[in-house]
Amino acid sequence: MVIFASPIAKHGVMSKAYPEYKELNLAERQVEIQQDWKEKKTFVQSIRKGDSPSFTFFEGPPSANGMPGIHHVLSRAIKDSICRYKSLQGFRVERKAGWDTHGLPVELQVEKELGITKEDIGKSISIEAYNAACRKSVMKFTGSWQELTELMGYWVDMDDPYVTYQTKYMETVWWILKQFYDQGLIYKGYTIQPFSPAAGTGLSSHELNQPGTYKMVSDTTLVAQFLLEPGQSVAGESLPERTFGLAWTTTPWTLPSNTALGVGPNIDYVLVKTLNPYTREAQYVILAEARLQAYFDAEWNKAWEKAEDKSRKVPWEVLRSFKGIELQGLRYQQLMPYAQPEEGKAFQVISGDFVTTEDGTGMVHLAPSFGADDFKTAKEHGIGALTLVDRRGRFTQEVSDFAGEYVKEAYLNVEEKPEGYESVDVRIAVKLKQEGKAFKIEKYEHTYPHCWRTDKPVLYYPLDSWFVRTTAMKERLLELNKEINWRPPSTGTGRFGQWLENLQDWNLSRSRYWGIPLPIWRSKDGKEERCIGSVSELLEAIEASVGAGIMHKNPYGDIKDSQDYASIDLHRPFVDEVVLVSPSGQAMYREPDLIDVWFDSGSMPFAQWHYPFENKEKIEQGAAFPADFIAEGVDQTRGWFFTLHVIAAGIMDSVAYKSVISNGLVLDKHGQKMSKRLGNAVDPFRTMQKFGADATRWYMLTNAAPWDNLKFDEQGIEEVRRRFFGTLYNTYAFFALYANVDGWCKSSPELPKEPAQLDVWILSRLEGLKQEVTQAYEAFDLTAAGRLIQDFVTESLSNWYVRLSRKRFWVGSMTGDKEAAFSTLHWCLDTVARLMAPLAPFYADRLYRDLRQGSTSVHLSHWPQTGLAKRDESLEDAMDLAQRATSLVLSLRKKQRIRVRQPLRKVLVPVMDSRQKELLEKVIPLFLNEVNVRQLEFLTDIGELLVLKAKPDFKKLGPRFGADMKLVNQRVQSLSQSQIQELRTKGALNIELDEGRMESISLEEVEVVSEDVPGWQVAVDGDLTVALDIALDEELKAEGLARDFVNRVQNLRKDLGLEVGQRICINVQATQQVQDALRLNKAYICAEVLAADLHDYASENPSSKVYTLELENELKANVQIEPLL
RNA sequence: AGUCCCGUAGCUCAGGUGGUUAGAGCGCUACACUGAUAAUGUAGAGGUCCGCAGUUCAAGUCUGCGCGGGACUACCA
Repeated sequence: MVIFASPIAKHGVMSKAYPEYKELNLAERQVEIQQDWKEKKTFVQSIRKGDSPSFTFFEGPPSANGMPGIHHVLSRAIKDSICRYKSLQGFRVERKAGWDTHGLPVELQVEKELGITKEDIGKSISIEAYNAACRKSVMKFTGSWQELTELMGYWVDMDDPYVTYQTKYMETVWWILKQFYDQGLIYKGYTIQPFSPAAGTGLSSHELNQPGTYKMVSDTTLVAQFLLEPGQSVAGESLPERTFGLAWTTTPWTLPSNTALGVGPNIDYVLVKTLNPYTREAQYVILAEARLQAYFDAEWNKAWEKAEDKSRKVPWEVLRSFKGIELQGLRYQQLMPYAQPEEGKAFQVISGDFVTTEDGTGMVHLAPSFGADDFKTAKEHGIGALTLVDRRGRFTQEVSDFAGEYVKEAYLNVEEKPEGYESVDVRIAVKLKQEGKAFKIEKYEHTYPHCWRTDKPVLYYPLDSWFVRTTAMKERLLELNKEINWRPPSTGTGRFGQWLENLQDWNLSRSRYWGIPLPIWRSKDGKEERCIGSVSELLEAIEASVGAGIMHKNPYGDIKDSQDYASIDLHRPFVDEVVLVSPSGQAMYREPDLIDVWFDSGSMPFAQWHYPFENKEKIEQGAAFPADFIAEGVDQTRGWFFTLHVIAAGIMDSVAYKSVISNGLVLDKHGQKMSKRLGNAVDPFRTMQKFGADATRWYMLTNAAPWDNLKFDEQGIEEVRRRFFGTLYNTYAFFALYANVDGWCKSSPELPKEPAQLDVWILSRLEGLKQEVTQAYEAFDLTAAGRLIQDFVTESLSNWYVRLSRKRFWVGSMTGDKEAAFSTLHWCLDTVARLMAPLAPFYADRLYRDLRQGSTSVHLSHWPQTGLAKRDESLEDAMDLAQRATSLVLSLRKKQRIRVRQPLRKVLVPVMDSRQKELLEKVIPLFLNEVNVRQLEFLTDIGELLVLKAKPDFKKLGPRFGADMKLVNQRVQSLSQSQIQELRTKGALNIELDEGRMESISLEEVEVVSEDVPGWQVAVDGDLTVALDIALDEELKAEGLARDFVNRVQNLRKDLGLEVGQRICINVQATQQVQDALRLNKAYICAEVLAADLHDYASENPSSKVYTLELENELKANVQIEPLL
């Protein structure tokens, strides 16, 4: 491994103070730095000790059973950069890594590896062996994660991470749960969950979102007629006898469990006089007005004469209409009276916002046991539920006609189906039709979720679950959310805020195996209950139980010491074997569910420190809680961001984090989501090995704001490498080259003692940069910080400062000016290295150390102080003007095809205001030098030399003239030269808007610019105009020629391999014209090419080679070059 | 379906509190430079600022309604 590319021999044996490299190789430089960090434990050293204020950071635990992707690099680059910045600022920033180790993905992975399904657990494989396999599997990719962490330069403490399956971690989770429990925020309740009767298990939404679970099916649907109780009235007017509510369902099997009808409060409903299409009996129905045309033919409106018609069409007539809300509370007769709900009201019309008129009748049949919306709405209205289907998907005994039958045809095997089998949906439809309670029966195709394992349809089914009563905390959660600094803010107020507004209780239950068991024990009758909050509490309870004879022995054996964490496993199946004793002496069994893994990760602020069993003061005195900053992908909004928030609010009545960045996705370069399936996933390892972590990080952070989606394109990284790192490297290489040649050497940067104007300028710009970059970091805006640094380096430092200062670095002796140039450049590079260190930790460190000759790491340094150099904004403005003027002159030269080496006589700048002139005067030499023009003349006496143009200042005139502004604009634009002159001399001018309408315009309200200088080459940029004299006389031509000559000799010197400082003597043979030109400029030429003399005669030395130099305009010169000793 | 983000040059992105010439880099074309050189610079071409309507003297910018892309959450009676 090359540590330093061998220094290029330039100056014999002189030692190189500043390392030089053959080329910029970020990946190689990174390896050296990496190695050094490792050896010197730089990360550990960088964590400040003692009295340093702490900046608390939480690492969101990645799941270690999957490979890291490029998107992890983005969120980790954000985290790392902020933490490094704060560290440089003097904060103590601890970063404890963590692993999320529980949950379904791990289980699935293990099942795949072992070739088993959930049904095998407890049969062909014990829970113990299964969980052991999970424990082993989950850390499968930790090696890759460590590698990625190192490779990308993410500083996080992986030696002492928190791991969610460790006993100490689990103990804190139990403790937290108990805190909620003691506050009365944990309860057991019913909820409607996706359930697979075929597999006998509840499904998570995660499982339901597997590909291919939603399939097209054809179901028998029907519009049922619900007979309203007679004698009721709506809006004070009574309803007729035999009035029915119409409700559509795609699941007729839920009709026996119907307990309510839903209407939309703001939907318009109508009372329709009509017939039953099957029985032809006269009746009244209620449905949404918007759905009329779906059930009634316009041609049959009031067609009572066709009442006896045999067709299914029916005459109809709208009698009256009302809002849904007016229907609320109407009672109806139970449609299929097999059973009555045990508690709550039933058979009423209630209103709910979820009701639409997109399909159906605008009136919804509600079976609270079989639909989440139904359940929620029913609960809000105190409506009871009927669950007339068992867990295997069969009707219960109460449903006499269909008792024991599967509600979905798909649950029957082929051999179970009798000949001519009709599904219960069909038979229910027929039954209702015969009873005159069906309005329309038809087949309907729609998508329906299926169990991903059995391929059978899923039911929504009420299941027992344990909940956190987050709804009770809602107000406080909303209040606390206002304290959080969200980046971007819209995620906090929008996605997160609205999520909180619509908060549901948090369902903690998971019927699985690999996770933290719910620490709640209950007696068989459910009347006695105990929540365990620590290992010692558990051991005591076990002892009591053994003492009471409930258990024969302690399943954990002889362990008495609650500190013996290595021997105690709180996972299943061990805790399942624990049976406790209740105060009344009953046996209590553990509730079999596991805790949602989101609760694990949300507990990490406390569990990572084993609070409150250890580190009590650390948490309570604010050194480790709440976090000052966290960052994760926006997909964590309702995940980790939420669970942290709830748990912190519940435990500490505090926010969990003060600032949070939620970053967007990393898409492929076409904007497609990356996936292994499409093969467009970017390999972070390969990418960073190729381009280095710095360029990759820089690209990801500066290309788009972190919360925008990033279209990841390798070409973008390459561009960053070339454009930013390449330029920065070149700038350093330039500095190092000349500093080494000159033996200029300072181990720490110093401000120049005799700064030239250019030095003052760049130092002023640097001062501004420091302020702006610091502000950006403080606002967690890494994108702005990076872009600011990049612009400074490429534009101000390299393209202007270095380019214009080059000559200063290669003048012969060490003058005060040269000294200043070195100091300034050294100073700037050093500051840049520190400013960029958080974002590009490797190269910044390389640069910093190279500048300071073996100094310690930049990450152990301190943030650049502001105020060290003076800010000179008028000089910055002047330079800006010089750059614009330069651009204009170059543009003119281009048009006239006059090369820059050809000197020109004069440039005119008409100045309309004195400030512009003052500014430009500061930078005249620099400007003239840059454009190779001899003289600058200001045109202040406008006279007849200039064509002027007046433009209105809209900001000033707009408010004054309002609607007349257009007219004013026209008038001002078309002012004559003399009018403009009058305006300039008198300071005001009367203009005529319309006939007779005169208005006075003052000079401050318009902008006067020179548009043209007749007879000159003119270019204009806003308020700046330059006019160029392109006439060439003999003297100018001669100088142009001399410059060509210098240029060619310089090339020759280089071709001949002469040392930069080698002095020479030149013999020239050329035409008279050339000879004259050279003689005229002899001093200049000699100085430029380090020639002692220039012999214009062919005093040829036969031994010396003759070179022919091609000058402009086909002129030539033959020269001999003699090195001098 | 709800919520949020995004839509500006061929590509990737900038464009405080509305103000009349809409910018940068890459790419493209031409040129220059050749002692920063497997670099660099300059100039040029390139835009219905997604659409429509509104507010305003004035809209890329503010409001509303759409369209397109993306994400999250929920659901489909």
